[in-house]
Amino acid sequence: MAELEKTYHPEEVEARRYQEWEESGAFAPAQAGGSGGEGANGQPYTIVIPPPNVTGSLHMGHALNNTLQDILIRYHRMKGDQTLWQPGTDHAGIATQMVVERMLEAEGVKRTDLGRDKFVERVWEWKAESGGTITRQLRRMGASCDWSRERFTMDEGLSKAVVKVFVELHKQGLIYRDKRLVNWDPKLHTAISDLEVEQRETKGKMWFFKYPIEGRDGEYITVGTTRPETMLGDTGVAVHPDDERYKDLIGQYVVLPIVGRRIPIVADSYADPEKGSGAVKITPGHDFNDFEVGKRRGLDVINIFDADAHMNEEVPQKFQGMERFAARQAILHDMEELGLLDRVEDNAMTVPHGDRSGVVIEPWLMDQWFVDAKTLAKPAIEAVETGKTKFVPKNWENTYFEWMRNIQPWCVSRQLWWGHQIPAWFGPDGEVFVELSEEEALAAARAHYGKDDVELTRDPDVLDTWFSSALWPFSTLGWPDETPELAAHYPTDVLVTGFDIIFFWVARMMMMGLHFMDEVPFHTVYIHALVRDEKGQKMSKSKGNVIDPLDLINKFGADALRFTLTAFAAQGRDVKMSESRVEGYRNFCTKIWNAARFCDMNECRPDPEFNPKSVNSTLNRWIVGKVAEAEAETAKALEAYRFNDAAGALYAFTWGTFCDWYLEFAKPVFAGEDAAAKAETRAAAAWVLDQIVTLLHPIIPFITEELWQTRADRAQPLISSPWPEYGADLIDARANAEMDWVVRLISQIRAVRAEMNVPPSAKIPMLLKDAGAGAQAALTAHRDLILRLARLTDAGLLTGEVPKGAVQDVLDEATIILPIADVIDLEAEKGRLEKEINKQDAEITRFEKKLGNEKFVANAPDEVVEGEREKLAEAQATRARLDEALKRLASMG
RNA sequence: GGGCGCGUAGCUCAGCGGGAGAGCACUACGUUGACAUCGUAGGGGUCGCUGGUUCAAUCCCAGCCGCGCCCACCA
Repeated sequence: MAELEKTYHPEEVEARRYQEWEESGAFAPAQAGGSGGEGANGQPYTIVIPPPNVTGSLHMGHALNNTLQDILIRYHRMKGDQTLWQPGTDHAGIATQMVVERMLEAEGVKRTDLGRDKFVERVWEWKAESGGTITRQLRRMGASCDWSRERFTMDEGLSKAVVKVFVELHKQGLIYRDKRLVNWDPKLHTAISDLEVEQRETKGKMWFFKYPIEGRDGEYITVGTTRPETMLGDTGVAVHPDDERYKDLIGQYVVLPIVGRRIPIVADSYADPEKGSGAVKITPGHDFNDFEVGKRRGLDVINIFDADAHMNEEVPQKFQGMERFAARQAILHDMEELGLLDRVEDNAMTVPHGDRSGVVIEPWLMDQWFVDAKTLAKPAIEAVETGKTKFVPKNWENTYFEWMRNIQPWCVSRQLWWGHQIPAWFGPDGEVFVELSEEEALAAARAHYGKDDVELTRDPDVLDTWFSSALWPFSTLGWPDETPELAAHYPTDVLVTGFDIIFFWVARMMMMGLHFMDEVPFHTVYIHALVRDEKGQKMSKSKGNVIDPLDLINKFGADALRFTLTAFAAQGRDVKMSESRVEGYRNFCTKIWNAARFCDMNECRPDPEFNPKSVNSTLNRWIVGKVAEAEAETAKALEAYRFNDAAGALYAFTWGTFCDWYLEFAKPVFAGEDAAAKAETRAAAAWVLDQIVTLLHPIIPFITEELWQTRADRAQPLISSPWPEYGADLIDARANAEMDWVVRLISQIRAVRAEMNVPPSAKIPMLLKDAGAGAQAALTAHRDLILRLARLTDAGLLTGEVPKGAVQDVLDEATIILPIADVIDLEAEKGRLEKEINKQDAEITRFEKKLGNEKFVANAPDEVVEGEREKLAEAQATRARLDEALKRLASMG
């Protein structure tokens, strides 16, 4: 137990407290030997972290995501659950490979110079070097993950899970090799999945080509295209079967200009008579739609590109080796010279780009591995339909359903070096053996070929990063081994993530979890907003609008950042980050710190024997009840994932109720003579502060732990202390009413003083006219603090006439009289009262109008009507008293 | 083309059927022994527009106007 320093130093406290927590085992669930609260007997509560890129660094999205998870984790740990926050990182195939390639480039080395083994070695080195960055930064955020269980998607264990899943799905026919058009990234030289393709809005052109019809001199069919270079791969022209214009051409041939190939005109309803010329060139090798048409109509598939999207040997000599856009220009030039370019139109369109490389994606026909997502999606859709997994907010379920119901085969092979190499081996004749290991593949091959002497070559491709991420909720818990952790913590409880990865990750975890574990991976998916800059722009390095969470932590402390993100976490919106908000919540932390110092100075020592139920004074009964209200509101908000409501409730209670009123009320008690009241109020104040610190701990763990431990010797650190439950009987309606009256009295006197320009330094007397029994009792009981807070010399009941030159105001049935004849400006006071009367009149008119409406009285619920009547009566009474006050003023003249 | 969401105080956002809220900013006052990273008081809103439902609409419904985002095969 030590004295609190005058100012709070987050950087020092945060580092020290985090280390203590981690070293004491407070993050591990109690059954695993940790000291996570009283969790040994509690029910499991589990969250798996969305694994950040192992070589990445913390950005604002991580900060929000992990703050929310940590709040849930700390709250449940305090509730006594056996709480596990499973941390780890992702190998992030393409992203990481690109980073290392760029580093090599700087050394003038190409990946291919190094060779696969050496390159992968370099990536592991890079991982060793920078791999701790993000987890160190998560620690600075205060994330209470069980780091002893940290996993990496390319760990031995997780890799084992990946291989097993691949092999099993293959044996079940749910993974297969297929020759289809895939999204080819000509820069990264790999196939990518549909999700990794970004459609970008671009202003392009539509060129109309005239294709000469064979045997009909001077006759042409005109086709429109946005990609002239693909004409070299055309193998047909399609028209709609009902299109009268082209009916007689169906079955005829055109001679493809430049190339000279003879290609058929076919009827296919894909051709839309409304679009372009109504006739469409078909390039089955380089367009997804055309591929389908080609399949239906038996057209050839010609591939005209190489891996770099340069023209290959399938095209006329002069174009070979040309880059695709150069080829476009060359073809346009030639077509124009041939007089076959009919016209050009401007055309707005969307063009597919690789989300990593940023280059235009080329549909390319090749062998790849696919997951039968359609089959796996069925139970995953059902699980959300039946509510086994719920999205919060619920509207994201629509997004999930929409995508899952239209899901396409998932291309999972990548032509990269960094990742899980596909466990498939090819025999000399191309026969494929998918097994858990090379030995098993060899055994299978020997059996297949009926001989021992078999050469196998392993598929060089690796798996999509999201393949291993999809297994995260069970692979991290030890699957395929039957570990105690897997038994206790799967299914996990809630997945916390941004909506941008519902498809990439959430949907795939649902599919894999249900398929391999027969249970949903989590019962709740909490989708939070995306963090943007203060103008609402997506933060990006190229825009230069990135706010680095670590800068904010350094400047204001991790707690301030956490509170800001929590207060901003309203559901389903963008979070716009701005430094001034963080500053505001840093001030909140300072406020708590100073409140604690005030308590210490006044010898408010935490007393383990203190029982909030047994306090006597109205003041203390009131604040103790307010604590119970704040707890109820906070818990309710957290259970409903309304993080901002929890933050708001605690902020309002701490600052608005405890600091602004209770501590101010306590001051005269501390300064007074009543030893018993003093002792009780000291103990109560200390207790309330303890509760504040406890309730705030999930949101701002550092400062609260520091205050908890510094202010008293504690049996347990706050992180491992129980979440309080008070019971509703702590709330005392009479104490509430009484203190509420006192607050209103003081507020009104203050307002009138300010308005009448009574200087704060001037102490004045106050008299109550017509005060009822309750008001009289409250006035007597709380005279000291009323005098102090309203800056009065005296507060009593009016006997006899209202003194001349008094400022008057109405509080319930009573009239507040402030006799300040020497200070008062009669005209100003008259104006003030008239203004108040007008206000009351407006109210009265509204209520009268409402109550005069028969339909309202007949249809509205009784309590609403009754409420309106009461309000009317109140307003009328107040108005009458103000009226009297005005008359008195006039008579004083 | 389909879907989701947003337009509330100068700014950033809560609220979402019964008397318009918070933080920041702004104005005035303040050396009240916890706190100026503060205190007290105050100004500021036709709750995008138009209709409808309802006794009652910022809140529900429809249309419109602006603005985001996601999905989609438009030559």
